[in-house]
Amino acid sequence: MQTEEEFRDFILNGHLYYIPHVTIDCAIFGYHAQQLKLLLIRHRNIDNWSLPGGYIKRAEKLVDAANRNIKDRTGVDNLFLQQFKTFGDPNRIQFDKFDKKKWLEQTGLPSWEGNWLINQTISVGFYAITDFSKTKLQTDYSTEACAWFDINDLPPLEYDHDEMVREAMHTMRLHLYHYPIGLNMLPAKFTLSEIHALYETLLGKKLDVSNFPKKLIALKLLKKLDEKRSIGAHRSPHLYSFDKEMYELALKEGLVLS
Amino acid sequence: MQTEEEFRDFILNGHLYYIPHVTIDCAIFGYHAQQLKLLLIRHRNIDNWSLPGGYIKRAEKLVDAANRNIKDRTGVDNLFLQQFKTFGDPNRIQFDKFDKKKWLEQTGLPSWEGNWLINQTISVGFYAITDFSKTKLQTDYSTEACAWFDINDLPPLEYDHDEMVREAMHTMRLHLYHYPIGLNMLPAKFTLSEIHALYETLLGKKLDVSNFPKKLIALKLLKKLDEKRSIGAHRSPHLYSFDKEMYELALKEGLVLS
DNA sequence: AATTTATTTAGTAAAATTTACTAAATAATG
DNA sequence: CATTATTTAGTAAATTTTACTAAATAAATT
Repeated sequence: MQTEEEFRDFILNGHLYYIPHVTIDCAIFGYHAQQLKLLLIRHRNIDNWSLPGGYIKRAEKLVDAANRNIKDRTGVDNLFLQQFKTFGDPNRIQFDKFDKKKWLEQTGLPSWEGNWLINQTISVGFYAITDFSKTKLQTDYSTEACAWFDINDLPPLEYDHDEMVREAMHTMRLHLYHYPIGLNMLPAKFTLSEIHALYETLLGKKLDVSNFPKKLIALKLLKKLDEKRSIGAHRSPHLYSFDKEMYELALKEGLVLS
Repeated sequence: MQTEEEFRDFILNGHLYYIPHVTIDCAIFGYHAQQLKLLLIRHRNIDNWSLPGGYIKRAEKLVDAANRNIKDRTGVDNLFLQQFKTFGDPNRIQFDKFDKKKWLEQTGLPSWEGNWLINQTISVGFYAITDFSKTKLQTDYSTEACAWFDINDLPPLEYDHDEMVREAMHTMRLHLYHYPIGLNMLPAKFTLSEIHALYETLLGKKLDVSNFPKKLIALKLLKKLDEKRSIGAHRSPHLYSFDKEMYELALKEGLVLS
């Protein structure tokens, strides 16, 4: 939605291309240099920040809708993407909090009763993880702002998105022990310290410097390369890469990390 | 929906009381005497069996819609109930497989295009566990049949319900290690053998006769009572009950069973 | 009343896993 | 060439899990 015209058309006729009553919302976690951030957007005419999300196109799969939204906002694709929970509390959207006057003015409608958007909406929550330094954030007509926020310094969010973030976080951290991650967050060749830092940051807790990498190696998820990285006045650490085959298998079958 | 009249009204005007495009479906697992069953229903005019489910009332919470459906079918309430996944594949319902002619006849509509039911629908999957011997199954006008099927002998299901059952099963079994269960499946006082058998049946695998109950006791989930049960020509086993406080806590905070 | 029988369950030993700790092997830097 | 911080192999200690043994039944049978 780049123009006001498109935006008006979406409000008036969106139900022709989108499924009403159902949205997806995405908690996009961004990692880089031991920092964990969350992507938030601010909509036109709404004060609070919220998670990016939107309606599902007719004949579109849920996961494709999530991917489309993520691509639109960040420019990146093919992230680790998982459904975590669906939210349907009738009070999750409080329409009476909106600036009705402005909305009616903008749309030229006499009343918003009957409009396809003004309705109880069920939202399917997805989370994704990416390297935030590789993203190029994009706003559009309806999205005034789009930015990365440190996970420990989030503003209060619109709708039920505070709860969504809590649940997304919880599921993401659980999944770290059951799925392989890192493919899009680390360079193709990385050191044990780098992947160790990634896990520590995503989990928000300390992991043993020596034992933790050994576990990843024991899972056969990492392949030791015949190269080292120079890191200044210290012993050069070996480089590792993911074992593609094992990684794919673990994505499908799951794994058990302790 | 007890009468044809109500059924017709649902088809013609259901969108006034229900949210279109979104349903819930329930995998209701029934346990009794070391048997695990699944509740299936057969709809009027549809050959295959499917999971019970239905639309969400306007202003109703998702979990309340699931509870309502379960109560309607089984007569029981307050089960262990969990969301497991939401399904939205555009092809999950194949309308061209339906008996269109019969449907049009029945509704008196000239065409089904435009009817609120003939639309891509997203379904939120819930699973529940109960004691099937305590249920009283109920059919209604639109549900021709309703029955318990042995989990190892399920018929092919309508829609994407085969996949739903797989996912429900998977999540249920995972949850057995992270939530307490048994409150509605066991008598208030039970023996270690009984709870052992419950877990074995739900998990579909053997658990050590001596070590497994010790784990539940170590979690402080079970309280040893000063009573025994007479089981014939054998040492009388002690009776246990759930420690209500710990059980509630574990429901909220989760637990770790190995 | 002693014996048989199947089950419960406490107890312990063995095995496996996880965690904690030590120290050797670096690779610039001054 | 000593210093310094980091990597990482190796091992010991602690903990947890699993396997196994056998005692304690409670009726039924002899």
